[in-house]
Amino acid sequence: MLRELAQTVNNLDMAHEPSDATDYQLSDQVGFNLRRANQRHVAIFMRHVEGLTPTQFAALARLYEFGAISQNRLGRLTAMDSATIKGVVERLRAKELVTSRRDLTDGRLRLVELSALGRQAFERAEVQAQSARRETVEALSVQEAKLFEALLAKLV
Amino acid sequence: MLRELAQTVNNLDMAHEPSDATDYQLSDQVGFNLRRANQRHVAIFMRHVEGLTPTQFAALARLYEFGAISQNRLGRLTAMDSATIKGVVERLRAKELVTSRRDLTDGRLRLVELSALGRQAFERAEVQAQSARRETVEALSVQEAKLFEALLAKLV
DNA sequence: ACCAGATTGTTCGTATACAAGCAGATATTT
DNA sequence: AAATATCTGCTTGTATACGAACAATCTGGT
Repeated sequence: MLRELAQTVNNLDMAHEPSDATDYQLSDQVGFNLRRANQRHVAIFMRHVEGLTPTQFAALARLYEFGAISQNRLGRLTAMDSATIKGVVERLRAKELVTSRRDLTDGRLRLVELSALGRQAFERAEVQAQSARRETVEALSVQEAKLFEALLAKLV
Repeated sequence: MLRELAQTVNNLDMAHEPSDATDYQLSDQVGFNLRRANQRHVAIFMRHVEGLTPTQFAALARLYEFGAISQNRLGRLTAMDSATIKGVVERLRAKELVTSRRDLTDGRLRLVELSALGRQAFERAEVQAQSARRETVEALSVQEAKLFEALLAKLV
């Protein structure tokens, strides 16, 4: 019984209570919450958008926008370093959503481009991503959400 | 020459320009920027706090606050699942910042606790983490930073 | 034409992060 | 006491993420 209570308390450790003073000063608040907010958004995104991670979606979005671009440039446009974008492109290729080939004029470049399937996948995912976005900020009013996004944009 | 210009443009792809309309609608803005803000904060944190990652620091902070607690509970307090916290504790143990032992009254539990070294490490890191926090929000005014943190807290 | 420097993409090592499945221990219910 | 449910920690597999080192390629300037 007392045990039960203790375990209930345990499960509430990270819950949404008005945070009391104790756990305030001790963890680096902004960074910690940025990490948690990101975790939460990824989870929401994965529930809404099937078959694509947020980073994979971002890559598709950039390719949809820019057409055929080099792998490294795609990485810069999606905020991934060359090691990370390589893996992402690899997995998108495995799903046949993108193709990649050597650039003829610059032998260093590996041009990445959406496939027809990839284009469809992005167009479908875009709608779902929007609803994920809405759920992510649902705790905020429209005004607050706008403000938050503006401040967030100043941070990055 | 034209090439040079193109490469300069490349390097500015992800830079802080007033974002033009094109790259706006196409990537899931909140999620994308949450991810970038988190990336940026981790990088800043690692520059300021030597020898500890943000998650490792968070674990030390909770142990400093709560004393000896089970590994799973530590995970909940730091927003990490059991697979993740296991690795973090493992690495903290390798650095001899924490110890871990079986709980005598509950055979399932693995009690984790700060070592003397870990206590020192945390106290030193806490100051550095504060300066990392300041750098993370330095683009915002004090008012804006407060507001941002409040909105962020509502999100998580 | 050549060379010093920069860029691209790859690989390796380390560190989160989470889903799913597992075994062992404990708690609750009957 | 037995059956059921829950909890804890572990393992495996997949996916970011980044630093560092590397070879191939290209650029700018001489």
